[in-house]
Amino acid sequence: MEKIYSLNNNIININDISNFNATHILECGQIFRYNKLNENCYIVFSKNEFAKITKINDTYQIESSNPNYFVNFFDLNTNYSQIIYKLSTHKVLIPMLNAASGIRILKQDPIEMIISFIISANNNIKRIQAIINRMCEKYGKLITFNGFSYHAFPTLNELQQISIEDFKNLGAGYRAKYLFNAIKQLQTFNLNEIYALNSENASKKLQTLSGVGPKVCDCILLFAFNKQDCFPVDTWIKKVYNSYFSETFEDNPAVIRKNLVHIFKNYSGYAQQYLFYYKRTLEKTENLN
DNA sequence: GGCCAGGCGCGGA
DNA sequence: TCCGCGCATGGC
Repeated sequence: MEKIYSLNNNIININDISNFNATHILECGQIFRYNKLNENCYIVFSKNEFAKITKINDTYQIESSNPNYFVNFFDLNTNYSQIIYKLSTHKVLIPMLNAASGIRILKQDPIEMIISFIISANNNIKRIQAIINRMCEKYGKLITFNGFSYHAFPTLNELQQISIEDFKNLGAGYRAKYLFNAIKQLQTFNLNEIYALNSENASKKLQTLSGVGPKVCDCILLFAFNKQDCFPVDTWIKKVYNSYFSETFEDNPAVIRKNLVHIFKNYSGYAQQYLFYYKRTLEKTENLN
């Protein structure tokens, strides 16, 4: 397989964009910290890093002070042609693959994913983004690069300074105590161990954290630990399942997850993102055609 | 104005 | 083990 990118100082050049679409990668719901500057330009934030992504004709430029971080972040060394081929053998996915082509599963920071998805529970994406942004602005380090200033995601030490009242003031609501307790647990939690565990054991360990149940756990495993056999089931996936995968109404997320993982196996994570994004964002406009 | 959102923890059967 | 309930807040 040929590399889809080349490195030149601070810039990653994506010269094959058949499996890279910045809009779909960033807006499909896997990441909460990004800014859209215009149709062709996004700023993406992760941990204490950021990158500017610009579409230029049939290429993308990703500019950052730490390009190697973003080669890994955007999973640029994985062959997505083969993944898309596998997904396309499932006829039900064809409309999603066409409408949302070029999604990649990001490799994000574990702490950032744990905190972000505890906040996500029974919440909507706009509010989740607002809470996380307020948290970063208040508790994350101010970083300046090339005249551009932004706030990093708070480190574990910085998170430890935030009280339950503080989290409530950020708008976290009843999740404030979950966040506070999880951060306390993380002080003595070996996150590196999760990478080596299989998904089932990794899941058991992560779900010992306060505020981390089956769905939040699947998101953390998928977006931070690259566990592709995980299938987060939220209210949108329930709708998807009952529209496309079942004759009778099913409400039990564990049953839905089991059946979908049985279908998509090691490609569950990729299939899930296409289904979630399509149902939540694209389906209505698609049907107008 | 009421329903809903990338659900979880808890108590009771 | 499973089920039903309460929960903060604001988008729409």
